[in-house]
Amino acid sequence: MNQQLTIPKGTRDFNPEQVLKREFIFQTLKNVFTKYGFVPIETPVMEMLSTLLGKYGDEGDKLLFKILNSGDFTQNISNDEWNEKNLQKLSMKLCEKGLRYDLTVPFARYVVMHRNEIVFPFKRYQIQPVWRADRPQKGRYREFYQCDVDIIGTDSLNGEVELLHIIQDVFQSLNLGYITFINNRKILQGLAEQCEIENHFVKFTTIIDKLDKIGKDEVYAELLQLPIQAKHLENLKVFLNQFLELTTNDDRILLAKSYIQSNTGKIGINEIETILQKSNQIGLNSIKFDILLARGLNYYTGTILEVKSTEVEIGSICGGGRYDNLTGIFGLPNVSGVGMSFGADRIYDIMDTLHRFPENLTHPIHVFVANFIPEIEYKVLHIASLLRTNQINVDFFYDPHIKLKKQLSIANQKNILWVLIIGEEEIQKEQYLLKNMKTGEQYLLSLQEVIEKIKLS
RNA sequence: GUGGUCGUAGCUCAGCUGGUUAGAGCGCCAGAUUGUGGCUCUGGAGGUCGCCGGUUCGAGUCCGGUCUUCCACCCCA
Repeated sequence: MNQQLTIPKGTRDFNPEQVLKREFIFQTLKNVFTKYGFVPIETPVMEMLSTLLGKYGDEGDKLLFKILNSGDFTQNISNDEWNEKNLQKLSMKLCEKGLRYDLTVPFARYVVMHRNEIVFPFKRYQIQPVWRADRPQKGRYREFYQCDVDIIGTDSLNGEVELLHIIQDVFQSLNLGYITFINNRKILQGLAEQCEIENHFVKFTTIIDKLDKIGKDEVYAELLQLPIQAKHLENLKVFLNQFLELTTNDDRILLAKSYIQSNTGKIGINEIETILQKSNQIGLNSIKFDILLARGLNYYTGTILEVKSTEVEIGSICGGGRYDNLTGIFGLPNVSGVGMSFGADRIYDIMDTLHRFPENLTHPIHVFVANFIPEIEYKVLHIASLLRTNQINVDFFYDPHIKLKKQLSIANQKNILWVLIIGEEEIQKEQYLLKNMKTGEQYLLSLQEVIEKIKLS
């Protein structure tokens, strides 16, 4: 019968109901982004490997999907190179393009290429799929959408505040509980300096970042892997323990101020303080200063933030931060930006498990027009078309030889609320039978009344 | 990338220690008189037991490989 059909690992098909739900999320995001003055761009699904490689660390490079060159590319490869079997090296010869891994790096490339036509500060949003050759698991796919908002070309902290505002707007619009964790890479830098391990900063941040997952004792244990002096570790422990016991942002800032001595660290704390003050003034809430938030991506240099659901355990649903030099790698230095990315697929999973999608979303067809008498088919079709000109979504049944019984059953399966039944008598009287499939009630109405009734429901 | 895990009708699953024509519920299709669905009743269709190979007289059931699913690590949305 069927041959073995399958789709690649970590990818998914979406049925009509799922697409409608996903589009609801995308539309909500777009509406909010637009409200805050952001404009959309799109970039190709593939980029040159040279723009992608080296931007996500060694781990990230491995997760890139590479695209085989077209043409007879084997000509350029010597027998020695084949025999060497150095996959890494060989793939660079065979592939010059790759699927994008995120939207931030393509955006940086876009900014550099279009710098002369862009008006800075540039506020863009971008909603497109990205691909990672990761091992799939729950909330983790090889193809998924990112919904990015970035402000580039200003180092004003108002950028951060606006992003926090957007987060609140989005999750309130979606009716989801959330909490935003905020920190600053400069504070982490300060901590590292104070412990004299600034040369192991990346390792330090990844360990710190695991706190909510493995607990503080494990974190302290892992910190021993670093060449950290005992007295520094002891001090750090005391500080972190105190910090975690405090619940308000104000107290946490006060404590951080008293502990962190390095200049960079102090700048970071001041930034956080300013952002939180401003956020407070405009009534933003659910923001928590969390000194252990680190985030993996190396290009962040200032503020970092991460949003989690308070209702479903699924990892972060939005994350971002400030990068002072993202375009520097492409030859345009000193352009500061701040941005974040919403994980639409995870938001979908949360909303689906909590049944938070609007009820009528998945039933976009308003009325099913039955068609069961061949002789008057053209008249029924005409009525269907009149309904459509009145902004009513109409499903018209194609085959007049199929029994009404069957047609009603189809309307029922399609979950359509209204069925319009039109026979010879109805045509003659210009009164049509409108049936409510939920209640079973039927009304004999004029066309105008039919339109009103459907629109009211 | 490392270590586990799952895979039987459209869906959710059952199938004891290998043994005759592989089952259930739901769904689907057709009827219960010709212009009325959802409930009920009756009947029916549908599976190369993920794929490839091996052990065996004989495998859905054991072994190996492979693909897929889910999970932990890594990393991340």
